Amino acid sequence: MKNRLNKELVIRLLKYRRILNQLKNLGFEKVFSNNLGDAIGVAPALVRKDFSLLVLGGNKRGGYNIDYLSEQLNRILGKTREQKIVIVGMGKIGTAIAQYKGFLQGDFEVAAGFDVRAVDVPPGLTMPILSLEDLPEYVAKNHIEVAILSVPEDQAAECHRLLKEAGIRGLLNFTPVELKTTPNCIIHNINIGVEIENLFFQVIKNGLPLHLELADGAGSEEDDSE
Amino acid sequence: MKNRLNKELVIRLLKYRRILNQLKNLGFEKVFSNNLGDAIGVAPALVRKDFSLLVLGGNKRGGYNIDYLSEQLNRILGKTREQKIVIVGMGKIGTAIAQYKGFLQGDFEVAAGFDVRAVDVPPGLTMPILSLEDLPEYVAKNHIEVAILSVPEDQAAECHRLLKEAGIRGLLNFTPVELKTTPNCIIHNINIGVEIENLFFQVIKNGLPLHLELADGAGSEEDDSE
DNA sequence: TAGATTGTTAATCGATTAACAATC
DNA sequence: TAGATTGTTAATCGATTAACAATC
Repeated sequence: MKNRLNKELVIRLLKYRRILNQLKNLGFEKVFSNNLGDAIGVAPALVRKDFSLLVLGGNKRGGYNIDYLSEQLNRILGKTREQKIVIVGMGKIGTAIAQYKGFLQGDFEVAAGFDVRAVDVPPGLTMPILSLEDLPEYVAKNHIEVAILSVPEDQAAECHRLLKEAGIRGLLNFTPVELKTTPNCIIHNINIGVEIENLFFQVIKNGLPLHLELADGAGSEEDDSE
Repeated sequence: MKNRLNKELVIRLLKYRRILNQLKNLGFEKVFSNNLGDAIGVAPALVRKDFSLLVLGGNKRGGYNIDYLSEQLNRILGKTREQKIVIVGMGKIGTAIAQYKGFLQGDFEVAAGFDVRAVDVPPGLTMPILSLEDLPEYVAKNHIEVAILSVPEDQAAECHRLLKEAGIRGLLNFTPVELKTTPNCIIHNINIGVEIENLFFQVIKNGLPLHLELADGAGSEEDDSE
């Protein structure tokens, strides 16, 4: 039982699905490996290989059927499941994410926000903001499995512990503290500071394109989404 | 002139630097490849290989000197440069990022925000919020090279075009539209929706740890920060 | 000396791409 | 048939890890 559906593949599948939905909305029926590869920035051969691995067939000259692919990807990726999350840390980033429109198309719902302090509920926010003390009970009662962590750096470790004890199985961590995945709790870290530092470095390294190359090893280079 | 300092390596170096600064603040003087590997989640051999590649030597029994490593990483990563960015799209996410505290430690400054609409400057925000029309002139005058894009999905393409025309060299894209790197403008996409979808999928796949494995190929698996 | 850690080579692992036969 | 695209194999590429000699 090898590692079918590895990390990179799953991300590609999620991106395929998004593109397919957009194409469907535009009234398209067929799509070629070519198109999908361009759209997500990989070689067409990889698109074909992905679908081949999942036993999703196309037509030798007609490409792939969008409706069929879309359905199958929903099956594989588990579209139907109700997906509720909580946000721990209702500061600027937390409330911004709580109001993120993209969640609607993704079938997510932010069930509640939590904070140590009493926080004014910002206008337009529909979910309750509760005290951190109530987290364990809320998570258990509402079967919450996934959380977003957006507290200040010095509270990250403590909240992490609290969330694991409450039985959270997946955590999207926006704090600068790099948390570690354990068998019971998968962590994905998004470190905005490092992202910006990295982008700056790549820009400097990339240098001025044709004329005026930088001194040392400043070749241009492909680089894509993370 | 091969690809020294590739994408993964640079990210590791940025993370090493952050850890080293923290250790320095705690009064440490030496660190072992062991420690750094644990801290950022890679094998100690890779830490040693990284430093070896950059000709940063340690002591066969005393590990690495933190001050020295830190200095050298600053040299390699270009710490000193003044780093100003602008944010395009001062909605919830844009303003949240504008107030992000982590920037201070990273030597960044958000020079200005831009928006199509007249936006009330939120309390506590020190930078000006200008009209998108003023972007090209502002970017040219202040030598801005890097921008953050946080507009609604339907404005992403247009703003992307505008930013490239204005001469922006690097763009951190928070919109759900996947933008493509060109020779003149490096794009890093952060798609929060996909991140959450991905986390949900990994959680379901990870299943219940020991008892009650899921049906098909639901093995547990290492997974780390993106 | 004994023990521990670096520095470096070789092996491994895995993902992507190139290429092409099959076929609609 | 000619042309285009899939499906699949083999080649490539690159990153990580294992292992161990060197050495402090």
